[in-house]
Amino acid sequence: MNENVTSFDVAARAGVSQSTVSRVFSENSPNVSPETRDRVVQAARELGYRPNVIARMMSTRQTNIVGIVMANIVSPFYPYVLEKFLKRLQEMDRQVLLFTAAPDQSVDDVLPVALQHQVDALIITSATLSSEMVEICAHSRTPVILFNRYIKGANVSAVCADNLAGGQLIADYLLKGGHTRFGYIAGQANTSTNSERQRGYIGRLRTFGIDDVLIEPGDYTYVGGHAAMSVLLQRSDPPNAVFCANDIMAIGAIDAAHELGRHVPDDLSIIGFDDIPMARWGAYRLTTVSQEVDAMIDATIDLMLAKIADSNLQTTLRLIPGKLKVRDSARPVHEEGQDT
Amino acid sequence: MNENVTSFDVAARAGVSQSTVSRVFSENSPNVSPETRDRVVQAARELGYRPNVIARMMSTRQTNIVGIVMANIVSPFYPYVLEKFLKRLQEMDRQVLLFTAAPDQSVDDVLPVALQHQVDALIITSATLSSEMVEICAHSRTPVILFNRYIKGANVSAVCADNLAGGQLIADYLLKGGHTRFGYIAGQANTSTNSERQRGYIGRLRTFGIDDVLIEPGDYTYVGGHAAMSVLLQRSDPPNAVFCANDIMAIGAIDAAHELGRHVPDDLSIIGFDDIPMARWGAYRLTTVSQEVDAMIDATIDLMLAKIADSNLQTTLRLIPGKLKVRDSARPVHEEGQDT
DNA sequence: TTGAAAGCGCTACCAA
DNA sequence: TTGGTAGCGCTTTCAA
Repeated sequence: MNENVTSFDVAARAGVSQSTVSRVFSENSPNVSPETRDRVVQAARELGYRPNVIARMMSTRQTNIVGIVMANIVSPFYPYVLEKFLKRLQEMDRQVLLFTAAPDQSVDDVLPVALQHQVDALIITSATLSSEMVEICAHSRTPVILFNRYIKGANVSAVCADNLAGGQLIADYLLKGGHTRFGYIAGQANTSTNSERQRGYIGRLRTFGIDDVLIEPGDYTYVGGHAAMSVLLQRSDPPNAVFCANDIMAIGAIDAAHELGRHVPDDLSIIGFDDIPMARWGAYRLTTVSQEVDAMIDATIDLMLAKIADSNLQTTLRLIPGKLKVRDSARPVHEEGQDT
Repeated sequence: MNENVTSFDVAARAGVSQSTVSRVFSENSPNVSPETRDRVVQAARELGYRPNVIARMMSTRQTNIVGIVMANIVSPFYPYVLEKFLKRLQEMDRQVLLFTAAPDQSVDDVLPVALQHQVDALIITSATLSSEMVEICAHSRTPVILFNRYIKGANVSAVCADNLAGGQLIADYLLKGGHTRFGYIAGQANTSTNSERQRGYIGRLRTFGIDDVLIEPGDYTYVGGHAAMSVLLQRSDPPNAVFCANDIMAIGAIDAAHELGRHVPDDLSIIGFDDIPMARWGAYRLTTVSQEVDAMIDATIDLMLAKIADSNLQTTLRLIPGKLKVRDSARPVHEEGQDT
């Protein structure tokens, strides 16, 4: 029925010009006399008129839409990230066009689509882009911000947890706990998160003269962490301290350890990374390093707004440090950390 | 730089008319000679031209955008739902405009925004709308489909798990297991999922002469489930069989039971609902009823497409039955179910 | 097979 | 404070 009530219809009914109707519905509603405005609003209500945003985009050449590309929606950390982004952006009257991509592949397929939709900016989480794509985005003057990934040397801004420092923090804590044999369960090999966490952890251990850390791949999944821990514990020289590159793997690792009759943390300390809600669950009580999601998101949005405002802002890398959350899955050290 | 390459620019470069360029980039690219097409494609490539989708929406009055409103992105069940929707829709070249709403409040605030964006259809998950909003959507001829909620008597189509049957299934299983004292940990009170599950469970128990089921609210959260189970177990007449309206609460309940020194399932059987990935985790091995997410999503998309094609299709309610997943959190019955 | 021209529903500039 | 009008970049008739 009222499918297509346009500003002209409202204008006709209110006995004013279409321009006036447009003015009334403009954000910064300029110079319309109160009476006229009332008449227009009234007519609009009667007709069930709502401005067509697409047409507005067309003439303002601004969509107020932010594209978000997310490769890992399923994976306890990201839904929270997504929700938070949505809330923040909705509050500022920006809409979100959401895309998935295969995890940690480059997102080259969806990017052109996002660009064609004239998004005001693009946030890419847990995925990387090829350098041609970086080029294309730059060319189209669409600000791109990587969330929790970065590309060395590329001309893209990024916001990341300080994964290197996190890895070091964990090494320190385990060292102070008096552990002697160390393991690392790795996340997806080609991700900057994994390589930084590993580098921080192993580098710090090496500083203390520990060179042979046992490394097993865990793929950032529960099943992967479970399998990796099983392998480690069936060695003749099993570790007594293991850092898992994320919490989900750590949880899988704890379950595996229990199944093999080990007590955590008495026989074996396990530390994760992320501080997802499940880390608090009674069955795990996981010691971990938090990703300060809220701070990361704030930083991302600030960066985005700045880039939208001034498109030739220089590229930045913002590192957000995490905090050690001491719970019960690693042998305690008496002086550090705080629980939650 | 090439910010605004339009079809006119391409036309000029290729020495053809703008209409021709448009034809070349139309899906059903009609009647363009191969040579002309080549020239146009070539020119477009040289200029880095990509059709402006917003303008296309403007003239075709079709956005190919589906709005999804999701109230519970954080909550282990929904991220999977979202990802699956995205994949399916992306495959069919539809984009997704995503909105959050406060959980299980009505979504009246975001709906107008979605409608103004001229979405081709609207999928609302885990949230309800007011009857005025139903009215407004109908009026604007925008198909709306509720996912995992429904509104009695309202004129909106919906796809739901068969929650009633699920509740009955669980009652039957617990009865056959020889349990004698029953409890129910409820989800959010005003949701159709909760009331149906409860109705199925309690109704079936009543059929077998069991009238006093202990009911505690759990709010669909881990913490809520944990607290509710603590209350139940501290009664003088604690239950030995508890159905938790979702898996997360069941997991919280198991942790609470362990903390109070109970063994699951020897002292107490606990059953959940959803079959989220964590239900498989070694620490829980949760017996539960699955929501057949893939089937539900397929049904939703089919319904949506049908509504888009024929807007005065009658409203439908599709119920998708779930399956009992027998694991180790409830005393087994020897004859039923299958594991995963 | 191609081109010219009229919209799609708005915003924004210029005049009145 | 208001109205007229020229776009925004495309699709889609209608003619050639």
